[in-house]
Amino acid sequence: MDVRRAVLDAAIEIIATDGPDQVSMREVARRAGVSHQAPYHHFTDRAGIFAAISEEGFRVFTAEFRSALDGASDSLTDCLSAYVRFALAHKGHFKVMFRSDICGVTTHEATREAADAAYLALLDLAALAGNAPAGVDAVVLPVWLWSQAHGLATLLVDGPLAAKLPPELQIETLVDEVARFAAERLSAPQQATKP
Amino acid sequence: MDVRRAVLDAAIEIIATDGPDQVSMREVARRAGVSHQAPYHHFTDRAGIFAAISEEGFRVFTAEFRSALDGASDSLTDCLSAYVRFALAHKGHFKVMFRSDICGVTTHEATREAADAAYLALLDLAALAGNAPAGVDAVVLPVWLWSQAHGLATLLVDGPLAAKLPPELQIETLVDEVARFAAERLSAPQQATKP
DNA sequence: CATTGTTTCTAGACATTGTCAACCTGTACT
DNA sequence: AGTACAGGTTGACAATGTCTAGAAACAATG
Repeated sequence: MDVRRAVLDAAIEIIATDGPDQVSMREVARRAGVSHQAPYHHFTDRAGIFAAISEEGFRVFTAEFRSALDGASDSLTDCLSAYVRFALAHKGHFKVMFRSDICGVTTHEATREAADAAYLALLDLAALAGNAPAGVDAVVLPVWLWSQAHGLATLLVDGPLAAKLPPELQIETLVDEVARFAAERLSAPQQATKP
Repeated sequence: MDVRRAVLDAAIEIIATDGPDQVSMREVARRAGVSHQAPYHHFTDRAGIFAAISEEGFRVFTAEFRSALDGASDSLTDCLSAYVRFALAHKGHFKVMFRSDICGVTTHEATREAADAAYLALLDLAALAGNAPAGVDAVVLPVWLWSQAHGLATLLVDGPLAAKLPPELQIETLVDEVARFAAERLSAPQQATKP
């Protein structure tokens, strides 16, 4: 049996339902069916588990995001949508990846590299989406794109938005609509100034 | 001495620097200079402290947001900026307010009311910003606005974005630029269709 | 086969945590 | 004076993260 994998999966499941705070070394060991010390042979400590989950999350995210980026149809809409879909499909990973206190980006080299790769993918989208108008700092466009995707993802994963929505509304439908709406808003003024 | 206030302030300070996980009943009691049980005479338990911080945060936020909303100049830009500025100025509160597992919105009545009041202020901004074009669900606009402001705030407070920015860039300048950029994107197509 | 070393696990111990219970102590009110 | 009570204390308990020390499996080597 792969204890390392079992420990990770147990932790990811706990995080997705009850949040990272509820992850305890002894509980994941219990769920994996091993002694309370077994996880320490695969991870240095509690933070090590979070760092591993975070790294795995960034790798999967980068793959899915780049897939949307390289797709045939509207890349901007697809990428925004892919960002939020990833968060919804991998809540356990997502909740750790963007919690600076536990994600391990500053402490674990491999995690930092995976996070950097994800950020580069985002910059590629910004470059593809076009340049910002004159007079606006170059960072504004990527920051704006990232903020939109991340904001929607966070609000949906962490609950406050999902609770406010009309119950008959499909979350995936909303995500696609918002992504399309945002993509239109980005490209509209550029088309207007061109001709 | 106001033990309740001292406990809250100690907790808020710990949250702002080390995150909510590091808040311990005994540590806040120690910082407040009282015994490890004194906080229990002001809060039912650890969750009660978080709920109180969250409630206080929502109240302050609503006041500041409404002030920007009622301001003389560009409300949209001001509100987006106010949202992010609140998060940066009250990191301790902000980190709790949008963590569904600890914010206490579902468990503490007063906190839920304060959060609802904040949400209503946000809807007011969406109404003022104008209606969505035909064919787009009415929730898309508020969700989009909220996502942008919340995304930027979260990325800055939780660290991943601030670490990526060029060091000479003033964060407040960036916030204002992004807010103005976003506001332009929302109003531009409407102005184009009007005349 | 015996020995040696490494990897993977278990068991025991320790300080620290959240929280319950029981006990003081002043202040307000009858 | 007596009494109720808000606010404070100390002590106890189980659970947690993590340290140390061992045990069991297994490969490589003599």
